[in-house]
Amino acid sequence: MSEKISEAELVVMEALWEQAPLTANDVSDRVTATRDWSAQTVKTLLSRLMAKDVIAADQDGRRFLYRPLVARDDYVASESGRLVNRLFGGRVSPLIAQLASQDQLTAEDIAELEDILKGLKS
Amino acid sequence: MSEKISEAELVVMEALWEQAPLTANDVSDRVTATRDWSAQTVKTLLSRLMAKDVIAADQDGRRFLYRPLVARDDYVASESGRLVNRLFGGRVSPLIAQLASQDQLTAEDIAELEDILKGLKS
DNA sequence: CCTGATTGACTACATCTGTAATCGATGCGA
DNA sequence: TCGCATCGATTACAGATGTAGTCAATCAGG
Repeated sequence: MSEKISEAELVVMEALWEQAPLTANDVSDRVTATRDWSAQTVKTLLSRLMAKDVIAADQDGRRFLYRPLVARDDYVASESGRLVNRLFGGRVSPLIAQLASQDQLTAEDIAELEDILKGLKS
Repeated sequence: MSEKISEAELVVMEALWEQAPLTANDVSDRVTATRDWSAQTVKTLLSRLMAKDVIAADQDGRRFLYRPLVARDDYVASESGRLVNRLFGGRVSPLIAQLASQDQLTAEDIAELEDILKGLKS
C-alpha cells in the first residue's frame, strides 16, 4: 500500500507523529531543531509524503495543516517486520541473540524482556 | 567505513555469504533462483560492491572469484543497531514488545528468548 | 590461425533521494 | 489600492539505485 518512506522523509514524519496537525512552518521549525535543512527542503519532503499518501493536508485559510495518515506504530511494525524478514529469515529470536551478543541489551531491557515473556506465557 | 549496501546489492551479498568464493556466473545463477535479473545486472551489482569495498575479487585465469570482505554478522549487527536507533531510540525492549504485540513471536522464539535471558543473567 | 563464446569494463538511462531555488497566487499593512 | 511578505507548487540538479546493453580482450575449439 503506502510507499516507502525515505530517511529524510522519516524525520518529517517523526515531527508529525509527535504532534499534529501542524503547518509546514511548524514542521520546519521542529525538524530544523535536529537537521540543518532549509524550510523549502522540508516543504518538498511534505509534498513527497503527500504524493505517497502517508500524510494529508487540510486547508486552513491560505495555509495547510498537515497530519499523518499512517500511525507510527504501524510504520514501526512494518519496518521491524521487514528487517526481521530480510536479515533473520522471519525469526525474531536470532535478532535478539544478535543484539544480546553485541551487548546492546541494558539491564533494563533484560528486565522488560522478562516481563514481556511472562505476559506471553500467561 | 563500508558504504551502504542497497537492497539489490544485499541479494548478491547473501549469495556470497552463503558460499564463497564464487565466479560472477555462480553468483548470477544463485541470484536468479529468486530474482528475475539478467546476468549483466548481477555483474553490475558485483562491480558496485567492489567499489564499496565490501567484496573483493581474486583473479582465476580469465575470470574472477568474488568473496565478501564484511561478515554477515557484522552487517546484520549494524543494520539491527540502525533500526533500533532510528525507530526505538536505541532501546531494544520496545522492539521486542512491538514484535510481540504483532504476534510475530513463535512459541519457539519465546523459548529461545528465555534461554538467551537465562544466559545473560548467569 | 581464425572464429565464436565468454568475461569483465564501460556506458546507458529512468527513477528515487537529498537538498534547494524560483515562481505564481494571495493576503496584509501602509 | 499597491507593493511586500508568505505559502504552496514547480523546477532543478547531483548522486544513488535498479536494470541492463554494448565493447574489447581473451580463451577454446575446429
